[in-house]
Amino acid sequence: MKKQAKLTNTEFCRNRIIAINDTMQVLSGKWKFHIIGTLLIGGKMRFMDLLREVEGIGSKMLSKELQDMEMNQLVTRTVLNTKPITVEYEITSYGRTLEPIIDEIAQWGAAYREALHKSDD
Amino acid sequence: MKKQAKLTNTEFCRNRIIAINDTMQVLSGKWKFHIIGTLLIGGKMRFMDLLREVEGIGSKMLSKELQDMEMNQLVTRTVLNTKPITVEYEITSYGRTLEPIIDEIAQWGAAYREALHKSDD
DNA sequence: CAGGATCCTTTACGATACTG
DNA sequence: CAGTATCGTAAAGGATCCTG
Repeated sequence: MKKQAKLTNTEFCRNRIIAINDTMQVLSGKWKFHIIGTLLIGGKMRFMDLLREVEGIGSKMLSKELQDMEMNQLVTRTVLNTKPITVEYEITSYGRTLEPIIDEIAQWGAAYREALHKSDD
Repeated sequence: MKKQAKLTNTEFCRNRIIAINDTMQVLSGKWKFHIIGTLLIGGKMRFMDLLREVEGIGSKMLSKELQDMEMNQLVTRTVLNTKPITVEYEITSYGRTLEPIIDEIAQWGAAYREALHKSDD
């Protein structure tokens, strides 16, 4: 590392933007937060389970999002040797590092959304 | 409130999804995290400042996102009485409640992205 | 400077069907 | 069950020009 002594406000801001960008790239799309939030609680889940739990998602998007997340090593995909094929998805320990983010988002939604409702139009 | 004694796993999960949904609706779009992250640090900022700081955004998107956020009372928009008109955007105290989320996201990006880089392809 | 209007291209998303 | 293929819509995003 270099001097790192003092960062200008602009530099700090720039780094933050880059960091936010990195995270949002991994979590891009409309459903990753929901899927991870569900997997964090549900443990091993089959495709159909996720389809049911993640309200509103379709199979195409779910499939695509899961592939993205597998590529980024956030989840594992395990094919079971059952009669009609079964696949289990599970969050990795790396994916679990996203838990604080998901928790904050879930908490905010629970706490602050209704506050706006009252003061709003 | 009702009994609230015990929530089944499914109910808890369902509520979480709803909470995440609420938050993500307020933060919908590709740029809100970046803009809020920037405003949290930058204080009062003009349109042009944001356009420069939020790497990659165009004026059309910035304008649209700021309008959304003003509607949701996350930021205030103040027109100053200057020669060529000047507008300042500033995050509200309500918007500031999103700070923990943004912080977590920025931290994650800074800390965990490089970890993947090393182990990845 | 701050943004709206217009036009155009690309990507994201969703619904429906179909397959091993 | 776990997806893929196909199609159509909507939103994202860029470029350029325009106005108070």
